[in-house]
Amino acid sequence: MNFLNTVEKDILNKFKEKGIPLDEVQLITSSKKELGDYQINDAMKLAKVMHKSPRDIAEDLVKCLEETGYFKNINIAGAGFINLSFKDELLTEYVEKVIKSSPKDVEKLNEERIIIDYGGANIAKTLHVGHLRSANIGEALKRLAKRLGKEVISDVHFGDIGRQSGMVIYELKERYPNLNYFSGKEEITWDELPITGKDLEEIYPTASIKAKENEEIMEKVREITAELESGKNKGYVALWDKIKEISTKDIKSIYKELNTDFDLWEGESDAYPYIKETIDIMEKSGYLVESEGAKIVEVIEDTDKAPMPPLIVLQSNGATLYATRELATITSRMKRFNPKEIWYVVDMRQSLYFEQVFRAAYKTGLVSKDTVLEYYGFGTMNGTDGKPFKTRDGNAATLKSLIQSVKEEILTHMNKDMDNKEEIAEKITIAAIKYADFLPNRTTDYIFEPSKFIDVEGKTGPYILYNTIRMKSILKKAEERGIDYSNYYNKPTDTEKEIILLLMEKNNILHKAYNNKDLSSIADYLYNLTSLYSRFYEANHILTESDEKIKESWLTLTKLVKETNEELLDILAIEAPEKM
RNA sequence: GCGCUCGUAGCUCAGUUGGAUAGAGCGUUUGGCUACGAACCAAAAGGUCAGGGGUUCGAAUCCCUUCGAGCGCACCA
Repeated sequence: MNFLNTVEKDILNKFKEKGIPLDEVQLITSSKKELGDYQINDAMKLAKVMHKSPRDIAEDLVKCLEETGYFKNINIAGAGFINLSFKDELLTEYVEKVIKSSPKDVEKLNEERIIIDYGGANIAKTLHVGHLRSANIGEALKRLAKRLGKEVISDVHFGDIGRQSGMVIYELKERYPNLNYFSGKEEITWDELPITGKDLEEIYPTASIKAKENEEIMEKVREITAELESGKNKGYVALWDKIKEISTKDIKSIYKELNTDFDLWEGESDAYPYIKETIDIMEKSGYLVESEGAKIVEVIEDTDKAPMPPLIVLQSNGATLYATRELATITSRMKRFNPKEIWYVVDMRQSLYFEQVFRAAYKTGLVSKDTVLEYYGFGTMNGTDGKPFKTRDGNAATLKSLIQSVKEEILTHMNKDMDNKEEIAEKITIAAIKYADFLPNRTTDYIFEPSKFIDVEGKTGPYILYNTIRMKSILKKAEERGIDYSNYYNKPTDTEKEIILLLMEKNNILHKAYNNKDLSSIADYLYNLTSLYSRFYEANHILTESDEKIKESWLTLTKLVKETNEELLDILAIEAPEKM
């Protein structure tokens, strides 16, 4: 069990022994450090229930706290705030114990299986900056959940079929009508495509604009989409497979750069074999009904205060939609993996849609009530005008160009004649981008400014890496000089104490991040720990310290901070190079 | 129109779920490289928490209201 949790449990037991009506005790890090390391604010809350003055209650609580034996300097202040600090020897013991243990002081959850759906790359387009958050948050949530003991399956859930396919095919047909994909016949061999991944960045937006402006074109796109989906037109099917191949290769390489990996590289089209079965189940439930030719599920509930439109499951022409494939994907996942939970890490703008899908899935019995379908939306990346970010030509900036421009900036900070310069620059680049993306809360719409990503000073990825590397460097030098450092003897100084207290908080931070599905607290914690250590580093010259026991203790503490940093960076899918 | 998410320092964002004197980074000003990596450290200035009302021992946080922003609302994804 985690150290702080153990202490809190002991306190609670002591309280219960003395008949104090509390269900939970939380050691809150003090807002007034001069009064103590922690505060307990329950006396004020208890005043009403116990019909006593907060100060009197606080005095009762203090007696209990003294009996636990953990604390020193327990005092009451103000309206009934209790301030307290751990005994020094406890902090020393904590370092001794944690440095030798693995895993390092983390409270585990149950091992239930979770499927996380993130990424959401669209085959018709290259990845743009809007895909960054899904990849970053999803990947980190996956790693966090695993760290806390969950079994996790990740799925990229490609947008690999649908109207965008029709649009791309339409546009290619316009540009290259002589390709044999458009012959209407079933060929033995298909032409090589005259396009690359780069062309896809432009083809879809072009077609999309045309179709929106011209209803005739849109109608053609619908036809193409229907023929592709039904498999009736072999040329379209072959062409789309070819495009998928080109695009997937491109997308995978970018995910790889972002240290983002999936257990399942499946797409919406992989749900096709499950569509019939899904519709059957829904029809049997009696909730799939006809309306204006389409098949819909009414998902409104009595408790709804706002209008809730029905979910359209099949179009009036019989074609499937996004929702159809979503529901079929649920069927597929339940049948193949039977997860306890499915998480969707998708843009906030889809919240209503997912609410509809989930309700329909529960209502028609595609999933049982005790299966958790959860939507974790994230904020939009806006431009400085407050609207979703667009480049000067009106398109979304590609992820590739973002990575490239940040990398160029990073290179200007590096020594010219460095080994593996490119490789190291890439790691720093990814750290800079990811860290900047994690810093705001998951649901915050944040302003996308290239300057935010190219900063290397202050609260940034490069800062965390730089300091982690300094720690590594010291430890390496110590080893080269044959210094052993596995113990911690010190009665901690103020800064050391602060570092140890912060290390104790790690478990809380991980669980908070997990509960909120929000990595910003981890990013924030990483900075706090790193900058605290940096202050310590500047104030103490570790390697030339003459007292051998102090030197060893400092090295041990350095190692513990370094390992904590690496552990958390790994959860955020950020890699630290050996040098920079 | 209805709903969702918001409005915190010049800028970009936090704020431990209702706690004590609201924080960080950048920017600005000032100081520190002859010791382990200065992509670092130390310090200062900077706030009517959009406005107003309410709930209570206590509100940036909860409720009401006004103003403002972004997003979403049946055959797109």
